[in-house]
Amino acid sequence: MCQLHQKTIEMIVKEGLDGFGINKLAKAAGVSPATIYIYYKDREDLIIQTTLRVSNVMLEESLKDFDPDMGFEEGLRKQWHNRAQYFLNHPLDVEFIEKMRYSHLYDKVAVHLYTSFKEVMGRFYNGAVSRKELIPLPFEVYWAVAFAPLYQLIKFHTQEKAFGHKKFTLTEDFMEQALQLVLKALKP
Amino acid sequence: MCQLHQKTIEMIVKEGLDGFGINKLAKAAGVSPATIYIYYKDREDLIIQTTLRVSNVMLEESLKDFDPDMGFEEGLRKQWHNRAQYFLNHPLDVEFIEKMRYSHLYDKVAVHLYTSFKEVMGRFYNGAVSRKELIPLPFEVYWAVAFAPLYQLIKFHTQEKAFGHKKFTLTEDFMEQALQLVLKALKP
DNA sequence: AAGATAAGTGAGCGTCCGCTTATTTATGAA
DNA sequence: TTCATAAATAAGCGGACGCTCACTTATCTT
Repeated sequence: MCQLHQKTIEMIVKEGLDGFGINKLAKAAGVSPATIYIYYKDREDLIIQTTLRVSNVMLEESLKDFDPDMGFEEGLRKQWHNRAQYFLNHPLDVEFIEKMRYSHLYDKVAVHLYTSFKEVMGRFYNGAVSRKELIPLPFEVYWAVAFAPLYQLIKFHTQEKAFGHKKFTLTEDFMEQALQLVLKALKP
Repeated sequence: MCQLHQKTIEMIVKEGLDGFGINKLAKAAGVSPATIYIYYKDREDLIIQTTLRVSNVMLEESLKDFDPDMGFEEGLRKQWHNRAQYFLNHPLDVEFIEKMRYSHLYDKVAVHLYTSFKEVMGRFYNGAVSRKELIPLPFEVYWAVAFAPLYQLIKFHTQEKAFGHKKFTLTEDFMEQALQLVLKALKP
């Protein structure tokens, strides 16, 4: 039942993993506690399956219209765009994933993720290096410089509390500005 | 009692906010549950105070030997160094802070943090711009490019699961390499 | 229409949790 | 030594929690 999926996300975001309970969820979704156990083995299974579902959508979205054999600048821009789109359009799901990423249950989720994603990303990276569009770097260094700034900007955007005096809003301009800096750093 | 502080961190890292309970903590610390309530108002107060204590140490460490009027490259390198030192020397505390950062209790912690830190960082940023050592940028864009890659590298280092085929270890070399890329991006 | 299966439920079980209370033990000033 | 205060405790209350069970209702097959 899809109601359960959505309510689970909402409640965990709002109240945290502690404070999230089966009885509360059942009441919020308008079903009997017993109904939940038709679809999920137990509380942990419910949380893990929900996390998996959301994460998979996110990964799919971030690869939309992306081809690992694209040129480096074009490919990187596409990925920044896709990620930003998803993050800005699904703030609740993103907050949910982040909460889960730092929970002790995440290990049990991570096993089932990223396999094809990693492959595609590796291929894109290798292609760019071999075409001399990207400085040869340890993959992790490349990744950190190429994507971490984007995630940080999105975090600033999402955050209630501003770091500086006023609330930060992520515009196309700011994104392009940051992307240019990253390209400047990574291009030979 | 300092035993409580440490055990709280250990248990929350290991079992998460759910699964962390007063009775368990008391048993692990070898005291009576009632003793905990001599020092802390309730469960939430215990968690918040513990988080505050750890966070404050982290912020202090990251400003060690740092002067906001330093030259840009020297100052940025010092900050990268301080953060890396702290993160690599206190992996448990870092994991604890990250868990807490994404919990629903973090709002109640954040209020008491960052005030002087933000001021120092702002001063450093303004000085560097006015000396033309740093491209003028929105503060958030600067921050994202300047520090997010470091945090990402540390995350790779800390992570059990490797992104690629083999476990990533953050060396001085990798850090310097990444720092050079960031400087290349940010310098006029 | 009859029977079989799936989907869903309300009530509540046993357990564990946060927290309190009545009491004991350690500390220290006179 | 006396006695007030602080520090710590063991035992356990009330309530919420995860989960189950006996049962009803909806759906499908022939």
